[in-house]
Amino acid sequence: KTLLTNLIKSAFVVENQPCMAPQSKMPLVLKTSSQFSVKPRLLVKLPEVANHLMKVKACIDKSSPNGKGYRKFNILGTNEKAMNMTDSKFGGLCVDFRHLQLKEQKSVIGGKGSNETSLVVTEELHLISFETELVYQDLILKLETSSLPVVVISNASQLLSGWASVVWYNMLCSDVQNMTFFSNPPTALWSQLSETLSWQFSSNTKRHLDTDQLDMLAEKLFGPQENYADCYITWAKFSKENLPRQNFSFWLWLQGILDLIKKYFENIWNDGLIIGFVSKKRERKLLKHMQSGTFLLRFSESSKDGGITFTWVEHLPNGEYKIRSVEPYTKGHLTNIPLSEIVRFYKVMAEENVPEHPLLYLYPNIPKDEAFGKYYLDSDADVQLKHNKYLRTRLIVVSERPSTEIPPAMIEEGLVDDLPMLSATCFDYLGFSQLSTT
Amino acid sequence: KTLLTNLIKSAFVVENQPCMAPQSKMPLVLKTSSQFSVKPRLLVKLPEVANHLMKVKACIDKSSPNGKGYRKFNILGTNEKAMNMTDSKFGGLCVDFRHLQLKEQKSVIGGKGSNETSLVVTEELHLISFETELVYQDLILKLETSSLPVVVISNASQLLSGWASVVWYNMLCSDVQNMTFFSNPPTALWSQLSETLSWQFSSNTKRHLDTDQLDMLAEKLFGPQENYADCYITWAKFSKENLPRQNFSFWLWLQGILDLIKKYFENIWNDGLIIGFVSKKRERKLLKHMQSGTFLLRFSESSKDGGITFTWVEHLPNGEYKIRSVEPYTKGHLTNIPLSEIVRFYKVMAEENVPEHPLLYLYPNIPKDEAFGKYYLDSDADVQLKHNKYLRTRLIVVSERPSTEIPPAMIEEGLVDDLPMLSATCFDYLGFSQLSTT
DNA sequence: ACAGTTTCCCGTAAATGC
DNA sequence: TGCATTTACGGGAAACTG
Repeated sequence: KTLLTNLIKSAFVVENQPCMAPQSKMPLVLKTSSQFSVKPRLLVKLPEVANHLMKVKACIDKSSPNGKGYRKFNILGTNEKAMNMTDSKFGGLCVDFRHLQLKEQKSVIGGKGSNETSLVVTEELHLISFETELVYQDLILKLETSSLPVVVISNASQLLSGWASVVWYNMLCSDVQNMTFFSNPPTALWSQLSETLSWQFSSNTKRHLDTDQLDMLAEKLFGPQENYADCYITWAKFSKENLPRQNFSFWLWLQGILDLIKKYFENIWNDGLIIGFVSKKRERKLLKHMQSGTFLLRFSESSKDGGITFTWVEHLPNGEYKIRSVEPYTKGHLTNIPLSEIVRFYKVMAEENVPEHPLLYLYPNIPKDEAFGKYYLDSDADVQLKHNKYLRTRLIVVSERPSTEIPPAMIEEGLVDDLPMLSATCFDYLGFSQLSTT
Repeated sequence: KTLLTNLIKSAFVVENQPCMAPQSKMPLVLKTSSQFSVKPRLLVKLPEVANHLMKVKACIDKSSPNGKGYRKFNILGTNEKAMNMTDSKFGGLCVDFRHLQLKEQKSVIGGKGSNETSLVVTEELHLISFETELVYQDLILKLETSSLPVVVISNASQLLSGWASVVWYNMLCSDVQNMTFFSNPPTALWSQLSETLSWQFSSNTKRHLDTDQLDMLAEKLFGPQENYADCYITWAKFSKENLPRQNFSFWLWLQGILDLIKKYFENIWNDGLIIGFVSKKRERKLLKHMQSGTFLLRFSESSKDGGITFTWVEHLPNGEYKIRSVEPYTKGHLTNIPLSEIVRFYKVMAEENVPEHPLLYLYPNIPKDEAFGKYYLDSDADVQLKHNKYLRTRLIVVSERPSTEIPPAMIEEGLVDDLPMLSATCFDYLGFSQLSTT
């Protein structure tokens, strides 16, 4: 009988963890005053149970955690609901809580600035718990379960930080509920973290990170090493401290890129046309022996909101070669021009000269149009021609070659790659661009 | 004594009408769940009055208007507040209500779809009223006053429609409170409306509309006439019906332009560099005898969100001339490139040729840089050169000349100007633009 | 099905609090 | 004062509702 009791108790679980959007890629981060859903379920089928309405009540922080400085919340919305069979695909009982909202309960005493473990809000963990009563024959059982720890934010700008906490927690914590996890967060092995990072990409897009890409990330974190698998990385280095010479963390940088991919060129990413994570040093190594016009796409290392650039090689008549890159494209550009069109039409303009098209082959040697052609925008504007009184225009991005170039002698190879400012001499600066329209 | 009573009663007025933002250019349009302010005032100074706290209570639709289909609202926030001297610059008593909010009070019965006067929500007028009690010697006076009629919206997308109602009402209604105004709204004389439209610009920018600009608007509404002053325009034509071949009204079109000016080039507008409201026919007349490279700026007539284009004249060696325009620039372009920079760098690119700079003189004959030079962005990027490893880029807009041009024979003059599609032959179509970057 | 209307929510800016 | 956090709300889009 005790066995049965325990069995039933352990059968009351949270099937769908608390989540802001049904298909959200970032569960367990909840924003105040925004709706979220959560779905507890009873895994055992006991037909007789259905006679009694099993009302489930949702609560947050029922057993209130470390009172000090911890924010308090209440759940608004229909937080008490009966279990039913219809919401469950597999039979059995469950409750699909929807349109719940969290509201901070401002307490006069003990504001955030306590002496204790002053966690930032995105490190504060909270639990959504559920209670119900099961009547089975002559048995009355109080059942209780709870979600994994959730992070509560108040603005979308905190979403990625909150998600970092959830990811770190679930990567490293075997406890189901360790509310003080971030008081002293454990370090992670690169072998663990790299798998997690790759999963971030494979769960958000149709492509994970390959070994070369992960190696680039590892080198960025640990510096050049023989083998990164056993390197340790701290929580702070992962998500709290800024990258050298930047004002954003490693995690924010990476997520900015992932966002950029999802919003503007997931198709091209899915096709594997973007190497993306490659050091400037390695990029140079890859390109220098390729034919002129060979290029690759690389993510910017200096933009918080994600940036992508392309780099190509030009072999000069005198046997020297040049590696050139454009200033990274950001969402500002990409909202106006799809990446495929940028690559398609990219030109170098020299003042008073015919523009050049430097991009010919996607590394290693795929003709540009073969790689990107399927995403080129239809030029059926032809049809509209006769109906249009205006000179058609498109936004483009240009730069111009100045009359004098930096002497080739200054071009050095293998300059420190993670010090962008120092590798400036690797590239000729081509002056300003001009605005032009027809 | 009755005289005194009436005097005092009429001295209780609304000094600042209900308004969402303190400096809003669109008072009397309130959005549900958004904060607004309103400030009633007692114009007479009665020192003895100060002994008694005068609590003012704010209400909406106290004497509820035509019940049918009319929405009901409640005021949230501190809607009861004592008058004081401090909020008043001129002495005397007033209350500065702030952080008030409107919330719809959903009534089960009689939804919007009644048989009666089914006004759209932006034609529904509501009143915010204020009550207080004045104790003066042995006199107890109940005072009451109310705002001008307000329009209540639920989304910013309804703001301009709501503002249209407020403007039409205050232009034509001499009653202070005519809640049924839009059941049968009166028509307006162009002499009234033109003044109102000009005031829209002068109150939002530092420049009103001049006679030529207003004449263009009148022709757009009434067709070519000798004199527009006595033309009548209906409420529907002003703000409800779509312009021919467009899916937005005259008012929405005009406000879209005003928004564009305010957001992206108010300085240039204030300087009077933008003729803006000019028909294509008149534009042609103005430009055709000017020297090659003379151009003017004109607002697009086919964009709801505002668009601006420029048109220039080119005299060919054979004595013919061409009038050319670019496709209108919209907020999409202007968020990336300031208008002054567009004009500055504008180029026509012919495939395999050196780009041309067709814009030389702002109509009638001001050298381009003299007119716009003060707004050119500083080219101190020079300084950053050495620190930048990338080829600098800027977004530009381009089109390209196709190899074959439309035969000049097809160029006709004076084609109907308000039928854009027909005037297509006035312009050579110059083919597609290309995307380019360095 | 649909149009008018409201709700929802991201992302920026401003306000608030410590 | 500066930084962390919350609030405000414009604008695009989804959801609602007769």
